[in-house]
Amino acid sequence: MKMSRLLNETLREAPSATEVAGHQLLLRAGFVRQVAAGVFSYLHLGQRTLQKIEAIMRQEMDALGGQEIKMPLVHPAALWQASGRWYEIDAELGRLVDRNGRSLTLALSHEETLADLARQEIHSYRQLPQLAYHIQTKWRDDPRPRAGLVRSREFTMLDSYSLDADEAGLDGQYQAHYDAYFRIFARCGLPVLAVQADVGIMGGTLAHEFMYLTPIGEDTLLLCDGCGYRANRQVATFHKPESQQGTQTVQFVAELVVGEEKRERVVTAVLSQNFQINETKLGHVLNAQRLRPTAEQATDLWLVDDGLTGWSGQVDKVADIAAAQEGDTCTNCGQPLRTARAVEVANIFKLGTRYSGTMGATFVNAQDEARPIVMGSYGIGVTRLLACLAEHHRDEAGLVWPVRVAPYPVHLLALRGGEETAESLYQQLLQAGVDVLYDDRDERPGVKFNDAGLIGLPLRLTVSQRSLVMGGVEVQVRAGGETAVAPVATLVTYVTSWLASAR
RNA sequence: CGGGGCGUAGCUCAGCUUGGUAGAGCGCUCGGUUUGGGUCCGAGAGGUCGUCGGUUCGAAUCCGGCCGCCCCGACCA
Repeated sequence: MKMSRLLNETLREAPSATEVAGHQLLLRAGFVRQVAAGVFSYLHLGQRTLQKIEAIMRQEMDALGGQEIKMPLVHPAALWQASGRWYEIDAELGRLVDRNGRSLTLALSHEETLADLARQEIHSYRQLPQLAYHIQTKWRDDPRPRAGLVRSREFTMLDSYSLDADEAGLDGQYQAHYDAYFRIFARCGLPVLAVQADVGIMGGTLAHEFMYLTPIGEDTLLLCDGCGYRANRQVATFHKPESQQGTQTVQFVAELVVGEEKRERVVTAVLSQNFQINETKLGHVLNAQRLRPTAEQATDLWLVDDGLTGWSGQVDKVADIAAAQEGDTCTNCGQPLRTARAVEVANIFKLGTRYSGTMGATFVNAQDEARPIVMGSYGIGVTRLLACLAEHHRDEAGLVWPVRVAPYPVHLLALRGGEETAESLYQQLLQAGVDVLYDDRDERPGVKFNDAGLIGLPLRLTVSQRSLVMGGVEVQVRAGGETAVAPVATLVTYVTSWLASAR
């Protein structure tokens, strides 16, 4: 690709309404442009990077025996009414009405659509297990998009769905995804941790999240260096000391959804003064869709933390409703827990029969009995992964792409006196199957060098009068910066062998 | 949805306090210059000052509504 033909230009300064470094670089280097809050266009370089990431994902999902499909962005509301999520999820679900007055939703995820497919196609245990995946657009009308692609409203996700006859089958597919996701992140060049997680709006019985540790993250993790315990704060447990000083009460209105009806109950939570309330845990105990703080209303339910001693007031229910904090004691090994901030780049859920049960996706087993299909769902935020890669792989000059996900592996710069040689090398590299970004623009050297640093392709080739006098082409590795001069005659071999060893 | 901030040329911003002919740098066009780290000189194009309304002889500037964007919180892949 010739840079003179690229639609976008690089930006000398970051747009003012941006704060996160990785996002600023994606904008400045011309990978993405913002269209609306949480909505982005992917320009050529961004799209190329996404394609590299997606190719790795397809390889790993195919290796699991997955079959690629594609489900729609627009769904009939009836599917979401059947699962109950039409009622459970509030404004985050995009709803629209077609010209005939039929209610539709925008895909927030695809459990319903896949369960609907399963109930049409799967009849017998002989057809199981199954694994289907797709890479598709999601719309979640997030109340607060932020940090560019880290938290957007429209985003791309790799999501896969497993169908099994029993729990043992689900366990196997869940574990297979757990392992495959680590391989995907390793190949993309993003370090991640897997932690125990809340099932959130997906429902089900067990979930893990894959976390990239970074201060720009919005999730808080609790980590134990003693035994390796790792959990999202939403579900993290900790050892509560025997003697606790004082009690506090916190009052909430819990919104419950029963079928199509919404109900509210006023709940007073009671816990030690030293603890913080964990609203995720509280919500689960109450089976509430939402909690909102309130004050001084007649309490319907008294909920007491299981670590509290010496509470003499009313008790309707006892449960763990306290949030683990930095320095709390690990339940497993007694060591102190530490906290870290992270971005959730993927999650995997054991759905069980959450969707197959409500939507009637059943099969007949060998005993001729109808059984709900046992499901799992698994997702990686592709565009969020792009954001995390930009955040992780950068320096003062710009982005520093790993070879495997770089939009192009090679950046060829033609400077004065090197134009003809550069043009020839460009053609030779293309013929050798090397994708090249070729800076053929009529710009000064400084502009080209700065843009090359900003875009951050792995290998920079500079051809100029000076380099030719020195013996050929200057080759610089973006990560690390070491330079060499390669003869023009053997440059293509030099580049292909470097790339082969770097992959 | 609560709190805060912002909206002036493609980008970054000044001008608003104290109302009176709309500015700078970068970018863009043309000419020259320079050519290995975002050259330099000259000429030029480009803006209904987010939008609607109000106050006023007169509004980018004061007042109000609305829209949009960002940050914090609630929330979230």
